[in-house]
Amino acid sequence: MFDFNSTMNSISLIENYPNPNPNPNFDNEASYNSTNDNPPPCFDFLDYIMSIDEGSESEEYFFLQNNDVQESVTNCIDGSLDSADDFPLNIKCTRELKKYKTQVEFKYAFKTKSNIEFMDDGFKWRKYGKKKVKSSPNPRNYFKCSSGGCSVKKRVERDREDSSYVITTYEGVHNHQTPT
DNA sequence: CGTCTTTGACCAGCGC
DNA sequence: GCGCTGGTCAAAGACG
Repeated sequence: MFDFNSTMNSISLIENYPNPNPNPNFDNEASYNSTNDNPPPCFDFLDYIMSIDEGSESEEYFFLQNNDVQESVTNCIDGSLDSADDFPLNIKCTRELKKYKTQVEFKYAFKTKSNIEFMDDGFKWRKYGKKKVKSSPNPRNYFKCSSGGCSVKKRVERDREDSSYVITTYEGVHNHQTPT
């Protein structure tokens, strides 16, 4: 079984990154085959790494592909860096720094090759929006965690380059365990 | 009838 | 200030 938590923790790129979400039950082929005609989602961690590299020009993913970002943002906010010139991302004001610090700490994305658009990740989600975005021919779907008091959100969309891939972006940290 | 999804409207942030 | 864009809201409809 693919252990999402331990793999996340073992990768240096994201070693300081909290893992707010559970391990999707990606190898439970029998379960998937028994409930629908689609093949089970095929999650390859290389896809995750690839999404980090491919997003290098995207604001949405840059915080995952540069391990220096978290430390730099933290140092800058804490005053360890004296000027914005020391900051590698050309971020010039405190508001932006705090914004990016939030992204670094609570947001991550990965890409999965799958026929299934909305994969079961163990949590219960409520869909609250669907939006056609300019950057992609595929609509973007917005979800909130259904658990009361939990403000975790996720976005799901097909990759604009290859629609066989699903890009899932999690934002926030669950304050509860996976529902059974 | 309760829950979930859909979808147009609205709002905020950003660049020009 | 204005227009564009992405994110969220909420009413209405679908579904079990």
